[in-house]
Amino acid sequence: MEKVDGRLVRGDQTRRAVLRRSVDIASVDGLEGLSIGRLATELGISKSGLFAHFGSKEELQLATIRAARRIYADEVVTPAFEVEPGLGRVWALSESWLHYSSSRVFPGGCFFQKVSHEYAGRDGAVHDALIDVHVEWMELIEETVRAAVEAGEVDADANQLAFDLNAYYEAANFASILHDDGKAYDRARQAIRSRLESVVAAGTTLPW
Amino acid sequence: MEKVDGRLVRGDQTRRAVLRRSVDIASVDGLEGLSIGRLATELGISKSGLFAHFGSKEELQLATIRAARRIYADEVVTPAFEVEPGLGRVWALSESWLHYSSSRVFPGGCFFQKVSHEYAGRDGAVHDALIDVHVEWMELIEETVRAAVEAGEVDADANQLAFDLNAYYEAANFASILHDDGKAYDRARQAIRSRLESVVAAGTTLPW
DNA sequence: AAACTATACGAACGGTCGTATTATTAGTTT
DNA sequence: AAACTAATAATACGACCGTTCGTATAGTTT
Repeated sequence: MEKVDGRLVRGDQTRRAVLRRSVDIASVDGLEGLSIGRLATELGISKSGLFAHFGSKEELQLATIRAARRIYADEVVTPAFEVEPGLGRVWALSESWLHYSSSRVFPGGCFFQKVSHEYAGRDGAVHDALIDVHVEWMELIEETVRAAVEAGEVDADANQLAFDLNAYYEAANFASILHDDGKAYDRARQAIRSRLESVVAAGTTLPW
Repeated sequence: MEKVDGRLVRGDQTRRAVLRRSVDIASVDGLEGLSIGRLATELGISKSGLFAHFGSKEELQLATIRAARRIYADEVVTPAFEVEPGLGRVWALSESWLHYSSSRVFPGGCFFQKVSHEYAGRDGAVHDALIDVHVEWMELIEETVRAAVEAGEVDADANQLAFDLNAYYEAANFASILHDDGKAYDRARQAIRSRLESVVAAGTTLPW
């Protein structure tokens, strides 16, 4: 399955359609609110036909996480990595994250914030998969900051700065969703700018 | 009902027991994961008897939120307000929040972070009640900061500083739950201290 | 003692959940 | 055109959901 002569077969198209809808639903109602019957109805296909693609609810959830990770990488990481390493990339990463959140790539805001909170206190394969993504993401911020430190543009504890930046991102996403209002993004942008200004090396050109 | 000659009657005792269990369950599994059948089984009472106390699932959820708010006020706000207004109280509020989170007053960490994320993107009475609590909480931080500004101990935009502080609290709670590890509290404490140091007026005694 | 009220119970309702089994359709290969 | 396979659908299942109903018990009031 998957591909024949480079051409997609029916089954794979369905799978993609299912997952695209899954990530959207889960970003609003979580991976539990994501029910197979509801998905099938919304897509106009049969519950059993949909189910056959994944074999279990948990496998659907894991596939949904992988699909969301791909979108996240495309929307947040790729644009930021077009900027050269250094303070500029740190700023670009922050901007692309806030844009990813505010433009509602997922209708419920950041997919991972939603479902990671949902599964934070439980255990199992879904929980573990979400930890992996979170660790990967935090290490990516840390590495981006560290590059700026090594370039001599910033003087800071990379892990601490990564923690702070991520805290601003998430606070903005959460507040904007809860109050259906974009003000929080301005607050976050201000927080990020101040925090970075407190650690830039003298003589470094500011990217904003 | 409620009280007779200052003595609690049966029904109220049951209600309290239910709500004490409800907030614990909801802090881990959310207000949806809070099912009436499960609650009844765990408490060793009948589903219908329990249900009769609230009349609907939504009313149970709202009562659970009110119960959690009372506990939150006792655990976070009351201790901090024993310190006089000013920088000291800002610091005390931060410390009591981190203690509230890390000591697992609710087994799933901060009750409100959990369920507010759960309902952030929906609407209805539960969503509205959670907004009210969130607004109340943010205003409380802002007012606490503003008092420090007016006391001349701090020079900052109160709303911005409140946003930042709250971001650190939530980031610490989330990370500690997801990774089952208390390191994040040290990071948060460091972030709070640095942020406050950046705005203290010269000559002010630091409370840490 | 009788009447009344609060509290709790067991059983059942219609609905939805995830899952399994069996059938049907569509596409490709021979 | 026939045979085969991959994809989808139909149907049914047991478990649990929130909710309703009728009833029994216990406490209070008269």
